[in-house]
Amino acid sequence: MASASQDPRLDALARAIEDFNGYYIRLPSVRRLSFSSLSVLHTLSRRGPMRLTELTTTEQLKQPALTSLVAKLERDGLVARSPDPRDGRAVLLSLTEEGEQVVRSRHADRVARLARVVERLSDEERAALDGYARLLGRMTEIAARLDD
Amino acid sequence: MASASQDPRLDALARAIEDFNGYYIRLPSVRRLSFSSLSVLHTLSRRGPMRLTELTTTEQLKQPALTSLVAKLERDGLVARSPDPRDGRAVLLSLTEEGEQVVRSRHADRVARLARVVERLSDEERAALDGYARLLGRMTEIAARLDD
DNA sequence: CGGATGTCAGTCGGACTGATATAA
DNA sequence: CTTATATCAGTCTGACTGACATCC
Repeated sequence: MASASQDPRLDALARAIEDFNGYYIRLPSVRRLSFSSLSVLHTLSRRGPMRLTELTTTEQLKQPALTSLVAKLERDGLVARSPDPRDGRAVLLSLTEEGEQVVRSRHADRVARLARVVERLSDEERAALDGYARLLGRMTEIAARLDD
Repeated sequence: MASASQDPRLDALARAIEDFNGYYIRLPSVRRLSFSSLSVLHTLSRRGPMRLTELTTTEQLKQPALTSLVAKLERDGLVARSPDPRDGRAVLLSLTEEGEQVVRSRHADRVARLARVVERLSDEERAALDGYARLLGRMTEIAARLDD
């Protein structure tokens, strides 16, 4: 249970995030979709249409795995594939309206889960949440730039 | 890209957490261990020795899956299985020292990743981190009680 | 005996590597 | 011709369901 690090504050923060994620991540799976499938839908929803190869950089999957995963998502009507007008080799992937709905519904589940926790916080604690969200946004932005 | 919810502040928070996790979760896999295996090691490290059935409540796996997963972890020397002195049917699972090391090393990777982000924050932002770690801890505690 | 704990057997989906078609 | 994009073929790991042995 002990942990060693030069900076006990970072240590505590990393640990707090790890433990919180244990609860935040657990959601009943929607429509039999795998974790990877949901991640692809989420990425397409946030970043808009992109190529299969571009997805291999954000998802932790190789090209062949994405080919079959996307094929399945297309069969299920959640993703649309269209040829890239500027590159005959490439395929542009985008969410269908049904695909967007899956992402929204999952987000709504998380909000509901979060609400039940937040309503049990003190007024003071609750008031700090907005600042927290903004800071997390900043950190995500920084992390994204580091990954290039 | 639009999102609908009664509470735009919760909405923004849930979204900030989702996006941050996208970066926080991505780590090179250690020793060919699956996500599920790492989760089991993490749980055993935090909560101490427990039974296989108890693990089925925290991990999202059925008993048979855990049987074979734990068998593999035992072969790899990361988990020890000992009979429960108080119940002949049960098996007590605990981490070996090597198993603890895997958890620590993974935690250290996260701290290192986090450090590179945190050092690019402003002094003011950085000063807020301790409060957020504490708040996250509170929320985890509340979420744990809700799940019973 | 009935209920709980864990394992065994068989199946299936999801991911990998390596090889291949097609377009830039 | 070489490189990039995507797919196909074959294999393997990890998870499920259902049946079972063992102990309370």
